[in-house]
Amino acid sequence: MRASDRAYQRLREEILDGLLAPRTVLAEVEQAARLGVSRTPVREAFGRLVADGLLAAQSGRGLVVTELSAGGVHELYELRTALEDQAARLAAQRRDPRVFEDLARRFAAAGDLVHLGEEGLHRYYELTDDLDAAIDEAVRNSYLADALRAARTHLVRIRRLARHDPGRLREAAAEHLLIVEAIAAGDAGLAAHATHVHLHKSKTHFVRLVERHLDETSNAPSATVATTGA
Amino acid sequence: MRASDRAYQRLREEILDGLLAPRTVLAEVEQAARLGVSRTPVREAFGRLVADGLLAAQSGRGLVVTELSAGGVHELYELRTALEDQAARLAAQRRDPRVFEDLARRFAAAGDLVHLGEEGLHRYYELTDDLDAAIDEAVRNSYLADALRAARTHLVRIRRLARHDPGRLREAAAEHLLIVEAIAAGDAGLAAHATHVHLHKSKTHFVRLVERHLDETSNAPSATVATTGA
DNA sequence: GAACGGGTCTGTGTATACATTCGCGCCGTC
DNA sequence: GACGGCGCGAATGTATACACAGACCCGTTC
Repeated sequence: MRASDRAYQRLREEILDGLLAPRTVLAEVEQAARLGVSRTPVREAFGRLVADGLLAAQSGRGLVVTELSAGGVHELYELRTALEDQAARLAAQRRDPRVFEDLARRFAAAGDLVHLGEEGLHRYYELTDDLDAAIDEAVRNSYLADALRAARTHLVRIRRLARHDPGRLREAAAEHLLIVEAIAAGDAGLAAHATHVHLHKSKTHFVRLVERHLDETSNAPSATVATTGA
Repeated sequence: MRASDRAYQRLREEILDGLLAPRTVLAEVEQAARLGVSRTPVREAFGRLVADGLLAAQSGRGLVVTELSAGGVHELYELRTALEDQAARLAAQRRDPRVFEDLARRFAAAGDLVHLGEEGLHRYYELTDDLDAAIDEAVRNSYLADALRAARTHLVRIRRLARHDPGRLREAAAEHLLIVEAIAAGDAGLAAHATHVHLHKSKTHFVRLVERHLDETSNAPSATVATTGA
C-alpha cells in the first residue's frame, strides 16, 4: 500500500476517533515526522482530508481539524435526509428482497443488544453500517453513493459523542426495522418516509448530544495546542 | 495564484469543454511539460480531478478522462433531483424575496433569448447559473452546497452536448419561472415539486442528447490517443 | 503459431533540496 | 503607549533526483 494512502487513512481515523480534536492545527513537517514519511505523501493526505471536509485551511498558514457544531449537525442532516430518502426509495425499487429480509431479522433481534452496554452500541453501529452498504449495493448509483459516503463520514464524528442509551437504541431499532421491511416489500414511498422520520429523530437526538458536549468542553477547548499551552 | 491551482483549473476546463475528450489518457510528465510546470503541481491537480470524478484510475497505469453514458445521466439525475428538490424547499423557507423576484423578471423575459441562437443558449446558462448561486446563497448549507457543486460539475459536461433548441429553451424558461416564483412566494412544497418536474424534463432531454451523441461518435472514439493512432 | 518467461524501459511514488511567501516579533517613531 | 514598518524565520509551494513497480516487447520453447 502507498505511503500516502496509509497517511490518509491514519489521519482520517484519528480525526474521526477524536484523537485529533477539532481546532487542532496540523503542519506538514510535524505530521511527516510523526508518521515516519516525507512531506510528499502527507501533503497528498492533507489534500484529501480537506476535500472530505475534515481539515480546513486556517486563516493564514496551516490546516485545522474542522469543528462540530449544533448548526453543523442541522446542515448535515438537511443533506443526509435528501440523500438517504432518495436512496431508500431507489433501494426499494431495485433490491434483492432476500438481503433485506435477512437484515429485517437482524434488526428485529437488535433489542437484545441493549443488555451489552457500550459493546451493544458498537454492534448496533455495525448493523446499521451493513444496512447502509446493502442500500448502496441495491441502488447501484455511484454518484449517490459518493455523496452518501461523504455525509456518513461526518456522521461518524457526531456518533462518537454518543454513550449507550437503551431507550434510544430500542427506538432506533424499531425505526430501522420499518425501513428495512419497506425496502424488502418494495414499498418505495414508505421506505422514503420511514427514512425521513428516522433521520428526524436521529437528528434531534444528536443535536442534544452535541449541545451537551459543547457545553461540557466550552471552558476546555478541545484543541491540543490550546490545552497544552495553558 | 499557485501553479497547482492553475493546473487544476486549466485541466478541469479542458475536460468540461471536451478539449480533453472522454477516454483520453493523461500522464504526469506529459501534462507537466504541456502546462509548463513540474510533476508536483500536476499530481495535485490530478488528485483533485479524480476526487471530482472527472478522471479515473485506468486499469494498470495512468489516468483516463471519465466517460459520459446514458446510464450515467440517469444516475446523475437521481442524485441531482434529491439535492435540488431539497435545496429549492429550503431556499423557499429562507430566501430574501427580492432576489428571487428579480430572477423571476429575468426568467419571464428569457423567451427573447430564443432569437439569439447559440448566444441565447449561452446567456440562458448564465441565468440558470445565477439561479443556482441564489439558491445556494439562500440555503446557507455548506454540506448541501458542496454536494450540489459536485453534481453540477458533471451536468456541465452533458450540457455541452446541447445545441440551441428554441422549443426546449422556452419550456425550460417556463419551468424555471415557476420554481423561482414559488421560492419568492415562500412556497416550499411547490418549489420542491416544480424543481422535480423541471429536472425530470431536463433529464429526458439530455438522455436523448447523450444517446444521439454516443451514436454519432461510436465509430470514431473520442479519445485522442485512439484517433491519432489509427 | 501461440504461450510463457525474462528483461528492459517508461511512468509512478517518495524523498529531498530549493524558492517563496507570509506570519510574527522587534524596534523605532509618533 | 500604541501603531506601523522592517526583517527574520519557519512553513508552504515547487522542482528534481532517486527508487520501485509493472507493462510491454522480444525471444525461446513447446
